[in-house]
Amino acid sequence: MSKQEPAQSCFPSASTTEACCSLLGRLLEPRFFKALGDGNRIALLSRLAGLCRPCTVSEIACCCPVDLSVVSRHLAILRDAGIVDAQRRGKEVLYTVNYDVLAKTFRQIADAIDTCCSGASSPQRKERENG
Amino acid sequence: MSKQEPAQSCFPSASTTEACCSLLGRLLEPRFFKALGDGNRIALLSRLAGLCRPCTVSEIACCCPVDLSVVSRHLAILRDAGIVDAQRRGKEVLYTVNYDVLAKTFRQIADAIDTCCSGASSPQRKERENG
DNA sequence: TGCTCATTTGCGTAATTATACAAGTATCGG
DNA sequence: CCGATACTTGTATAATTACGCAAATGAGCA
Repeated sequence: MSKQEPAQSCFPSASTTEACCSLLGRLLEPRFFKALGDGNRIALLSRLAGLCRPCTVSEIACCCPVDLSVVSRHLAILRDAGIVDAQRRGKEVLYTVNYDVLAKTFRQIADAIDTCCSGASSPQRKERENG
Repeated sequence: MSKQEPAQSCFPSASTTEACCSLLGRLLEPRFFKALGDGNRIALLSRLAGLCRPCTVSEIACCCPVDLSVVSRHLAILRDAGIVDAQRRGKEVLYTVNYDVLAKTFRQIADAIDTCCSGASSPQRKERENG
């Protein structure tokens, strides 16, 4: 058992809250968000998404004032996070946005947040569900 | 004009793609994702979300094997990113998850991704829209 | 006012990350 | 095989970030 394990006594109503925590905890992967937490990577991703077709590294790179090797590394980080896919075609490597995975992930998180504490004491939620 | 501005020649079909890029670029704020890009912050947020009520720093902290001051800093980062709200009540400070803002943000991004290249050449999208 | 509790902030340090440049790998065309 | 093109990886460095500890701030209470 890892040392990260929280003390059980910390969870006042473990039976109901733990499932919720772990659901969000499972969906909110740090590596995924870390990949999106850099301005240059967002620029590269936006460009790739905007061009709406598989693109080469060089094509994607020109929206970014950094070395091509840095762009390559950024794209690798996005790939490792499951945000884009890479496929070699001859000399080039074509990167593609994982539109479906991405949209699904964001929507799952939104749903998890919505259902997490439905009927709970959050004022906003009360307002939304009663009004 | 800033030096970050990409060369116009980089955008093959600027009129259609630029709006799309800038929409995603506007929604995908690095600071927001950076805030979610740390394991301890995710743990804190999950715990706060799971407890379904405003919580004090100390209450939230016990899921995290770091100093209380570090927890305070993490919560400040989440607050600055608009993910949680803080409100002082007496000696304590109560933190609350911005459920609505958070869910809305994730859903907006999901929608933007979906509409971004609808009808474009992405194989997945074709499959999804035709099949 | 002085004391205590809860939280934040100052500060130094260790770890991580972004970056440039150089060298390496992979593929294609001659 | 050779050279060119496209990209990735090695390495060093600067910047950022996470962290602990100590001190400061803020609020209640005797």
